[in-house]
Amino acid sequence: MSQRDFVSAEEVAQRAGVSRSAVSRAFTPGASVSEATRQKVLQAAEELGYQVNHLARGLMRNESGIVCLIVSDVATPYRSALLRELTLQLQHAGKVAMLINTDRSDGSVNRALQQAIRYRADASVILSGLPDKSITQLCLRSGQRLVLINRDEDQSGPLHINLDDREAAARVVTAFVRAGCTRLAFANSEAGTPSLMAREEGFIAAARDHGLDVVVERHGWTGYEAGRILAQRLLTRKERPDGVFCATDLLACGFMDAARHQFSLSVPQQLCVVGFDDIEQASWSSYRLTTFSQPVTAIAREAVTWLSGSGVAQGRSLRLQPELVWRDSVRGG
Amino acid sequence: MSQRDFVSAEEVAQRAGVSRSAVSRAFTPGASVSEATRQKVLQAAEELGYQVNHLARGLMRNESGIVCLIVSDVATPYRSALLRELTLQLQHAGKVAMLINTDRSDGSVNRALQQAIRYRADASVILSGLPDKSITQLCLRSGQRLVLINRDEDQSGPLHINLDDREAAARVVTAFVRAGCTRLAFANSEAGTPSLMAREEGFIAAARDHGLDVVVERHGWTGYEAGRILAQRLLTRKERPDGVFCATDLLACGFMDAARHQFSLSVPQQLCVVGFDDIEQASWSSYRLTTFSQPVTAIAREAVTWLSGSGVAQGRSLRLQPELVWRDSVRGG
DNA sequence: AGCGCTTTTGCAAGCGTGTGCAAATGCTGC
DNA sequence: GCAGCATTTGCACACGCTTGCAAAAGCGCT
Repeated sequence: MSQRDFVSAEEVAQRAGVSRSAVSRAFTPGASVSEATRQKVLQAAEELGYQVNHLARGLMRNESGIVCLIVSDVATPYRSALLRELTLQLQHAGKVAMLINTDRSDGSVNRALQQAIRYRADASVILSGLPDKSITQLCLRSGQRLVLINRDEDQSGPLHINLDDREAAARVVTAFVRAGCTRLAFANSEAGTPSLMAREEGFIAAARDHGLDVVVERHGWTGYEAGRILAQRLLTRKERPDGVFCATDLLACGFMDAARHQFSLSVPQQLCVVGFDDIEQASWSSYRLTTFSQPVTAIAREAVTWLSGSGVAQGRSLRLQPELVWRDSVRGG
Repeated sequence: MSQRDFVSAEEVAQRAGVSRSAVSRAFTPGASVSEATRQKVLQAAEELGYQVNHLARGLMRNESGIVCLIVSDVATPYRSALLRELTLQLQHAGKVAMLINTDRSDGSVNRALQQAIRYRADASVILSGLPDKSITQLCLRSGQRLVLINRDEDQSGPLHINLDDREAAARVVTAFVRAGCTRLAFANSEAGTPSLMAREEGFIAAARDHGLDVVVERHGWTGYEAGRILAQRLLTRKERPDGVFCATDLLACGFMDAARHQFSLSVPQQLCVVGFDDIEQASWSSYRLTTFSQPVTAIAREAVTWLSGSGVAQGRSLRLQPELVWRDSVRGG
């Protein structure tokens, strides 16, 4: 065990010549302290390098200031962008983010939530996976708030933030039809996330409304390599698709690269592609991908204001609109 | 204030018909409890959904289990990859990551470290920026461990993990010379990070050894857009460079895109490019960038084992070797 | 100076846990 | 049954902080 020795309020009190409670009050906004002693305390604290112990404060106040972010594939562009936004806004709201990385295994999210409980997090935000009902119930019963992003699956306690995936998918069909595409395809991953499935189903439904069929192919976990393989599968069909909606920008990038470099197809002349997420790479001039931008700042804002509100939190369900960003991967933008 | 009510050890004790200390011991590995009561406690805990309060435990044990990761630009590919590795390995070591996002401002890192102290983090890992000496001294004095990654700037207490940037830069020169490049350039950002500057200086020095001059251009913060602008500047010179070392893969991607799409140059025939970091995009078939891979897993491993070791930690300085990944952006790989 | 009032201060209890210490319990061998 | 020992248990204090409560101090007034 290392030699840990942080300076305590006691020492500050001694140096400032006041009681320990005075120190505590000097660091509590709105507490009853005279400006004179407040200054004395602050000065002494400064000299000693005193910082309030938030573990102890959290214990007393029953409010740790910690918010747990539960997420898999942190290194993915979209995830990391959302993460960035969330941490920034949390810090702004006076909270601090605890990051827990989950894998694809089932218990992973559950274990993460238990960790959140152990540290008495004020709230947890779930960006990936879905916890068991029993655990979410435990969280809510304990008074811990829960935010589920893009997880659909309505429960009563938590805040749900979702995008209107079906509506977006329908807009893609319109764009493809307007561009003169006739052979539609949907490139999906096998992850089966609610939001991914909603895009798929919405795309198929809207296509049917236009009297068009959709070829669906699924492979791997949503990433660049999977996109290449999906291109392999879809672009070697007798009836080669000419309008492909990829469930994710990463898939779309892989898809486009394979289409161009391996099948020598030109985008958008011979092949129209639309992605989803508007990751940074989508705007790079090698791709110039038409895609939907996720309102990450809005998502983060909604999440943070809800979870840092006072009083008992009401469960809510929010549905935000992704914005279609026209670039050059679809004809006639 | 919300209604927070977590189940405490007291309640578990009651339900299990034992004393509260027994509960505590049941959750402390190696404590003196009979297997019988241990089972009774675990059962009761399970039923009630009890989780040890780590705030209180941290207070008592003087060891919170929290490790603070201080980082700017989380959404950047390299940073998020390192972050992923760190969080994973921390979790593996039984620690939990607290993520603090800094901006470019000076006090930012200092404030982050103060936050780390407030939560009595066992250690903090600094991936960006450089804290004031007074603050690092405070951390060390308090017994908080410190890891600085790619920050050079040797101090005695912390663990420093650095790459051999100069050596890497020298290898780039060799590669360029072998490829027949004669007009070398270095594309850098204005950030002025030690590691970036080391690459620049190392490149210039090694080029001089080969009797070659280097044109240096710096712009913005290391990112795709900056890379495009650097290309603008460098590729419009009378003596157009034919071998460009970009301080970062992101810069390199922007640089390559501008070179190809805007100046219609072919890589590597007319222009050789090398990057640094080996971000995922470097392997995408639109780039196939020759670059140096940062040993992120090794970095994370070193960091985590050092900071989770017991006893008083010795300051250390580690220098790891980045690996040259040959792809297609340099002739004659 | 003395009164009533407001502001400031210190005391002490409490938050949920770990752990040293002494008492209690269980076990072994006579 | 009892001494001798090892194991288990409960009590009580400590960790560093917040906060209700009552006492103390300050202030304006007569």
